[in-house]
Amino acid sequence: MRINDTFRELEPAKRLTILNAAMDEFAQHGYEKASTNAIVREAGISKGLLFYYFHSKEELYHDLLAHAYDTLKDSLMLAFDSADGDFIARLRRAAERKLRTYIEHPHIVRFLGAVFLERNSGHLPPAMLENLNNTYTTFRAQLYANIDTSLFRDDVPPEHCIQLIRWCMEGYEKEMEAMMSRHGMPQEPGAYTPLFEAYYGYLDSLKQVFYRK
Amino acid sequence: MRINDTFRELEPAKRLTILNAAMDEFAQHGYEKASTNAIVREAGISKGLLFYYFHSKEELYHDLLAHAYDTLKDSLMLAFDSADGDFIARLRRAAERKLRTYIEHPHIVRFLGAVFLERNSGHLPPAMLENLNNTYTTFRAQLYANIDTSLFRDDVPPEHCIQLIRWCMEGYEKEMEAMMSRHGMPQEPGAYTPLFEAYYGYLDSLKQVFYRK
Amino acid sequence: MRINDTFRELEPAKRLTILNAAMDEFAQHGYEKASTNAIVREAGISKGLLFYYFHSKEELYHDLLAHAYDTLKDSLMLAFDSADGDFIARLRRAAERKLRTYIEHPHIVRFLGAVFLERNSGHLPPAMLENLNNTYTTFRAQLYANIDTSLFRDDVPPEHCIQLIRWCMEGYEKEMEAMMSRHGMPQEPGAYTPLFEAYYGYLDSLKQVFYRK
Amino acid sequence: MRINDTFRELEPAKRLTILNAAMDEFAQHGYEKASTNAIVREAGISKGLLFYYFHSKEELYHDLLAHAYDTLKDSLMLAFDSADGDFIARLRRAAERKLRTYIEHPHIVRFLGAVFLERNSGHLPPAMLENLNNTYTTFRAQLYANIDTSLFRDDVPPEHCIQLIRWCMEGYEKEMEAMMSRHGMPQEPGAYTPLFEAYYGYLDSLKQVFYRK
DNA sequence: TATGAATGAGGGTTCATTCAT
DNA sequence: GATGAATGAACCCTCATTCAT
Repeated sequence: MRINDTFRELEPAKRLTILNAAMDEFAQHGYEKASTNAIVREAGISKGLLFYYFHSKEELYHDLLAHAYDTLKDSLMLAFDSADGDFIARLRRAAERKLRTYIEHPHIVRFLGAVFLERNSGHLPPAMLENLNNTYTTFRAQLYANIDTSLFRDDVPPEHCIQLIRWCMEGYEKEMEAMMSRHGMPQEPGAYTPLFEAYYGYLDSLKQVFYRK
Repeated sequence: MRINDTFRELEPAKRLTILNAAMDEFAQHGYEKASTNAIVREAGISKGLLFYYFHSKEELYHDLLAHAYDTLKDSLMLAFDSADGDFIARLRRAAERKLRTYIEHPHIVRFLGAVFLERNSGHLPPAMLENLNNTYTTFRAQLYANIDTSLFRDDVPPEHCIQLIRWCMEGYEKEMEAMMSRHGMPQEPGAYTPLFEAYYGYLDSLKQVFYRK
Repeated sequence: MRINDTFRELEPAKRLTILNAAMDEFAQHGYEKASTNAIVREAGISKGLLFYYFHSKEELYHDLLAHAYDTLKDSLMLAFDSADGDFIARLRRAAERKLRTYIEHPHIVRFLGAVFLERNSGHLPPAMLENLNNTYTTFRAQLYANIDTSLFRDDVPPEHCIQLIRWCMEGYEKEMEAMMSRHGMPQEPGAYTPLFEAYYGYLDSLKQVFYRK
Repeated sequence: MRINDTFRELEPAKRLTILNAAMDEFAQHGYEKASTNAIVREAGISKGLLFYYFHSKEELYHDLLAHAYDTLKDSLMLAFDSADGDFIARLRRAAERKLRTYIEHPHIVRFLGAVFLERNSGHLPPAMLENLNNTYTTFRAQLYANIDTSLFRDDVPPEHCIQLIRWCMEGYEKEMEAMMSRHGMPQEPGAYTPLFEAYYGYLDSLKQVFYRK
């Protein structure tokens, strides 16, 4: 069991209040600038209690990361469960799942993004950093395993096709994340439709140029 | 003369030691978390001297930005001097110059990147923020102006071509930056040859798939 | 409630230790030169705690002033409650009350004196400054209102009588304050008797020379 | 010779510039808050030179005091050279001389006033403090020596007459000083006439009430 | 003589962390 | 379990003082 036992026994609502308050603070200000005062204020608990559950700011950070992993484990496992050879189709499903995860667990996704951004600042224990990198690498590997390269046009090296397509997808994702962090995330599901349509448009174009006729 | 006179008269080696120490600290931790203690420790000067040169942390930050501009001015001016309609050729020149700038002034480039990331945190005076945004906008505009879309294949919207190509370029650049920050930057110029060759290979593929025959 | 709640809940002894340490420091050195280090050293608390109670040096100063007002409010209210036309009798009662206040609250009186001296240095919020000036003006006005000038001898302008008598009273008060700050204040009440007797002697002489027979 | 020899050899104009700049700074801000930076800026000399002449802020303070004594010695000696028994006449001459000194040496008088005010703050060496107190005591003593008490009315103790008159004089002086520090000192000599007339008016009243007919 | 760059202790303030209750 | 008062190191910054030139 990763997180402090007494903390895990808490009624889930309060537990989540604390976790989300902490994740938001870390996501917004980064590890160093994050204020434990702000966390307890937002979570509605006392300073002492926070340090009773998590013995230090650093441990809190680590426990949040563990919590994030635990929560997303299932979602992530499904991410590539039915990977088929069509690379672009696979990317399409991956992006959809990614977006869905963001909608379901916005605190966690934002926190993970912030953790990932400052993963080399020295606040993660080597094991966790390695784990983080491994997870990232594994997902990467899964994403690029067993691609049916026979779908690609033959006048361009298939590795180039894969790389270029991947960069396009990542570029699109980053753009969307940037947009969302600027305007906040739409609350009603319908608002996401045009985003997906634009996305599908790009996928079509990618197919057009990278796949053989 | 932007930076404190007495500071500018310093022997260049020491001046650069201080500037680089400060830029590294700001680049690594951001404005708020950057520690003047860490800077003076790294630069090997006393606390008082730093504030004798730069009267405040904020002024130091601004002077560093001015220094970055002054140093890169010439490089940047040349960046798009002979832009032609061939979008991919244009990107090629831009990336080459960008890489060269990074190789010549790594501290400055990293510092500028960090400044740009937190440009809306309120630590830049309005004039500087506007200048930064203008520079960025201008470069962006220049990069995407007067593109000869007749070179693109006609079964895909030209906006899609432009976007997708851009994402590919940015993806490649980020990958190279990441690699450099992981392994350190090669010191001997010859080490960059394979990087450029890989790069040119990607450009060829991009031409192959996005340009008409 | 003016002063920080958690501070007000303190056991009175400790609260007074802190307040007096702070008031002494401000009274001795003025606002700017007063050292919070000296205050915490004198009060026997940590630096952090002082700023936990009072969020800044300035707020501490303001809270001390509020504390001084609160404490002296009752004493001050009574100061001129039964003013009659006999100017010297009025001064007598005022000085008695003033001395009694000084004996009971020496730290506060000295602090207030110092605050008043540097009231235009910009460390008081406008409201407090105005309040201070108003209080002073009101007391002044009350002290010199409705004086029965028919009691004065008629060969000297009554304004002269008032001014000269006032200067005598102030001179005497200052002398006593100086003496007390030199020798410390007597602890046993009986020690004040000779002071009052000397004082009454002067009042008799003033009556003799300024009042008509 | 009290003040640093090399400093005394300076051309008088520059010497005075430095002395006055320093005295003004101390008079305005007190010992602690006085800034050596402000002094050298005002005096137009370098930081190093100030500490070449005066080895420390404290020694500067002491040397300024010595300079003040030296300069005022002659004026002060004359203050009571022809003291006669008429106490009020004597006070009249003393006040006139005091005002004249203020007009002739405003920097010095203001500096001495400030020194006297904070003479117990611990910045004066014991010898100087004692000297200061002695001087003050001596002047006091001279002022109250050989008073012809037969001039006073006989229904009031002569000590009372002396004290009360003294307080009146001091009250008037303080009032004038306060007024001058508020409005600045008039530059043209004629402006002082009304002040003296008011003063003489008060002296007349004092004679009226304290002297026998 | 004269300079001003360089120092480091001390200024007010914040904040993660501890501990008596 | 739960609190928040209490701590002290570190924050940015100032300033009297020194010293190589």
